Amino acid sequence: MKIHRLTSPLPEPKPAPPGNDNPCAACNVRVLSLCDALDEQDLPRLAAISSSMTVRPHQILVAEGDNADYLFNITDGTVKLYKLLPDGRQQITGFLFPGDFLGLAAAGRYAYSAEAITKVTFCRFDRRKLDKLLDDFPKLERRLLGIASNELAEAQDQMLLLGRKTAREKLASFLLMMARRSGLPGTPEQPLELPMTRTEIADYLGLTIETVSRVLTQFRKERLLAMPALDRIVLLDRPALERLAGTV
Amino acid sequence: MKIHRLTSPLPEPKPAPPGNDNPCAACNVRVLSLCDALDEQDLPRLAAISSSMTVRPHQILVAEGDNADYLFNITDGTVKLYKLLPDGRQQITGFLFPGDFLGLAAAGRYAYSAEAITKVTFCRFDRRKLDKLLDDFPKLERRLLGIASNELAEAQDQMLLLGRKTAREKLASFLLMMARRSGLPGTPEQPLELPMTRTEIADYLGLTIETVSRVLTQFRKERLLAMPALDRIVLLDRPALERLAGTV
DNA sequence: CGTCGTCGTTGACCTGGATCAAAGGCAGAA
DNA sequence: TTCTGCCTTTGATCCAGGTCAACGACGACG
Repeated sequence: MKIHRLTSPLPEPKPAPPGNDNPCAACNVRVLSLCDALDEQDLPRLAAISSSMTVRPHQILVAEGDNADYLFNITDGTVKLYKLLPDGRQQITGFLFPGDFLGLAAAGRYAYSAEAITKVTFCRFDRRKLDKLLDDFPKLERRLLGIASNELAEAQDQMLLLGRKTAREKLASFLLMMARRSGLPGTPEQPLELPMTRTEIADYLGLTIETVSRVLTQFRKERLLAMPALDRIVLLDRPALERLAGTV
Repeated sequence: MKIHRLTSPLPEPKPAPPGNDNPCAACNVRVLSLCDALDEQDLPRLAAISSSMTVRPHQILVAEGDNADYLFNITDGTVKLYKLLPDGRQQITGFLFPGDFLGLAAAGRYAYSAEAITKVTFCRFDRRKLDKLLDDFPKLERRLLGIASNELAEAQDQMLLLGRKTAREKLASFLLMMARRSGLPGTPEQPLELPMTRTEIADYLGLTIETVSRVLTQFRKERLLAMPALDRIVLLDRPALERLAGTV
């Protein structure tokens, strides 16, 4: 049982480059980001309390139990959210992709840890300053509520997966989720790209790496998918995978 | 694999009794309810768009995929939230107790079904009317965000449980959760009361009823707990159970 | 006060996925 | 170039928890 490696503390953020009123320009790629909850003319207010940063793989963005001082918008890369048991068993509760949001917390503390899987660029907001903005821009708060509701719905899907699906069903659901979230269709021209390792897939699905590997080779033998590379997947028979996943 | 029984549609709500400005008086029992997010003088506005109702066991409050037209505050009884796979496998994603809230939804639709386990009394709000109130009372919206953040944290705990805990650890976590949520300490004088059946416990923990039953008898033989009745549990060795649960 | 249906318990057995072990592939370091 | 370390795959074996089956307790209902 591997305890996760420690990493260095977060580097101090660089100030947003001058002349760039919205360092979070990339946020607009997905519907869930904070930036597009505001009108164009109000964006500078948001930009003023945010700073853009880039970190390397394995960098920890937030640790379970930390004071929830910051909110994050991921603009590039992939992040994993996870919880640990005292003996090191790990459950990944979600992956974040560009445009996704991080930082909702109950009782002022993060309930999970977040670690960069790839090189990650994000936009960080000071929570206390944001709280003041919330008073001025109720739209922002409504957006946060929408984000939370979405995350809740995904969490419930994941509970169904973890509690009641078989290994094959879990993998099928995972691949379809990745296709949906990453925007890659999984055709031979645009295969799915998996930024995470088998260990991380296993920790997300409540399985072991061996089972993940075995099911993937099963799928390959059954012509449900092809793997031009370890981290590239072509969904050959999407309908069959969708049937397996059970409409989630 | 049992497909869940159909139940009759919800009865039409009775109007709140005259002279009772706040039919949701019981809401104040827990910190998460809607009512106590408002000042005393604003409560009538909230009461005006709500109605109190009581339903029998097995009554369905909301069904997965329904238009999310209502929000609910549970004032008495126990409700289960669940999701189904096409073949009838069920995952219970949570239980609601008095003071708990129901109705957050993404994309205007409920992502889960909710069914009364016991006789249940609740207070129902019209979502569209509530949306108008939200503009006037930002406090309400902040409360909703707080509720959502809390639910999210609980969902993540549950993912850790479902994905990575053993049957014994799951049962220990469940019993401690029930003690915390119900406010019953689990002493011989005030034993834990379980309103749900073994099937429902199993569907919550991702187990079978047989395993739930076996682990409970194990615990009894190990003097970790006593069962003065099928649905009453005395936690004899809380520290041992907490160790098993893994500090959640 | 039997009969029926539901719920919980227990035993016997089975199996999906975990565990243990070995080996190949690949990237970065020397 | 070889070496070293990590990741992945594959095979052999094991076991926690599932499945199947029988039975007892209890409440509702005639």
